[in-house]
Amino acid sequence: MALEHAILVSLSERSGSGYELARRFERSIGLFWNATHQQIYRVLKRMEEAGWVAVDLVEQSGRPDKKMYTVSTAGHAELVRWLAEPDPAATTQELAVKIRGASFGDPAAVAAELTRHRDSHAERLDVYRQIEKRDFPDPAALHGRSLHQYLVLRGGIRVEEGQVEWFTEVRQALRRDADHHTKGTP
Amino acid sequence: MALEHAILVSLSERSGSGYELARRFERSIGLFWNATHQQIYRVLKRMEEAGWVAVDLVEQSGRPDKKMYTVSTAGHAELVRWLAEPDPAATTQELAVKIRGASFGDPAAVAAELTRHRDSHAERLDVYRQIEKRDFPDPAALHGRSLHQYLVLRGGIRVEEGQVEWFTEVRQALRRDADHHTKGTP
DNA sequence: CAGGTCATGTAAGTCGTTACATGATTCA
DNA sequence: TGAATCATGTAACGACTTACATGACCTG
Repeated sequence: MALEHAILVSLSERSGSGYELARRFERSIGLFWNATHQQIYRVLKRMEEAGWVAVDLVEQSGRPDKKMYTVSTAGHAELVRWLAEPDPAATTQELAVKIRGASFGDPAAVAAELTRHRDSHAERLDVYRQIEKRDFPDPAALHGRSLHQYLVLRGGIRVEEGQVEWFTEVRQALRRDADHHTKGTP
Repeated sequence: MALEHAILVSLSERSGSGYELARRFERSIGLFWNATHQQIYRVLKRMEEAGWVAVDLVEQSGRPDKKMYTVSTAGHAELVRWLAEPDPAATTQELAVKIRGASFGDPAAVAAELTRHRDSHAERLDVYRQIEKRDFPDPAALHGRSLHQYLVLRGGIRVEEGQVEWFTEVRQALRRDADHHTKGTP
């Protein structure tokens, strides 16, 4: 349910129409998010009613009219609020949106949220590793059904390892960048 | 939309009620799949109507009656069919279900599907790495918005790397296991 | 005796996908 | 001329979540 916020981030980077947003979601933002144009049109309408975006109707010769969307003051405030809000149920996708949008709010708050999520993923990883030790002490001897169960567990371990490493990398980079700024180096 | 097949795998491992299935999805299968009990009840009803599962009403003293579900011949056939069917749009979760259920069908077909997905993830990884080289040749110098964009790209690269490695590991393990069987060692 | 577990279900709402519709322009 | 791109939208359906309802048993 953070499509609204993904759109706020994208529109903060550059204003655009619903159609343009749909194209962006196919490309750069689509690395971690996908949304159809119908979905985007409906959410944009909702966001307009909520006052998060302003619409500017652009008439074009030949091509159909365009609705250019721009983030309003209220929309920016909502983005800042959401970026700083802790969400223990956030998916990796949502966290990626927060990272991408960090400069439109408080990067330190985003870094703090990442620390919390890194810790909870590290806990999960620990649980998985304990299951691995307890239930599969001799992986080389496995075959058939228990081998397949083990391989899925290995996948879970790999995913959690990756998350923990990535969150750590991002946290460090965000802090290094913040230090840079306080030291006066742009 | 492969909840049906995840349930078929789980019921193939052991018959059970909707309630029990919901608990399993919270635990072992929940490593890579989550489903609420309401969802499971509705899907089970659909599966019963399709003839994929048979129901046995078990009366219990004290506790409410149980509906024990068992995979039918038609359900097993459907699972075998699905396991062997190539699906270029399959998510990692769905592939994990196929791995976990491989022994109920043809493990070689599952291994072939994994090869295809490993290749497509390797291609994606290549694209991401090219973007990295082209747009972020000097990561250490990045700051602010472009740093944040780079960090998200790094996340995408990590995810794809992890997938490629995992699929490779699983493929090799499945093949080693198949060789074992053909050589007569159980 | 309050709270958790076993066990199933209805109802309402949100979210997302798929199909369809329009209509001009550009390119092969 | 047929397909693709630009640009928006309606309608219907399917998937999934959240809240509510029931009722007995067991544990602290």
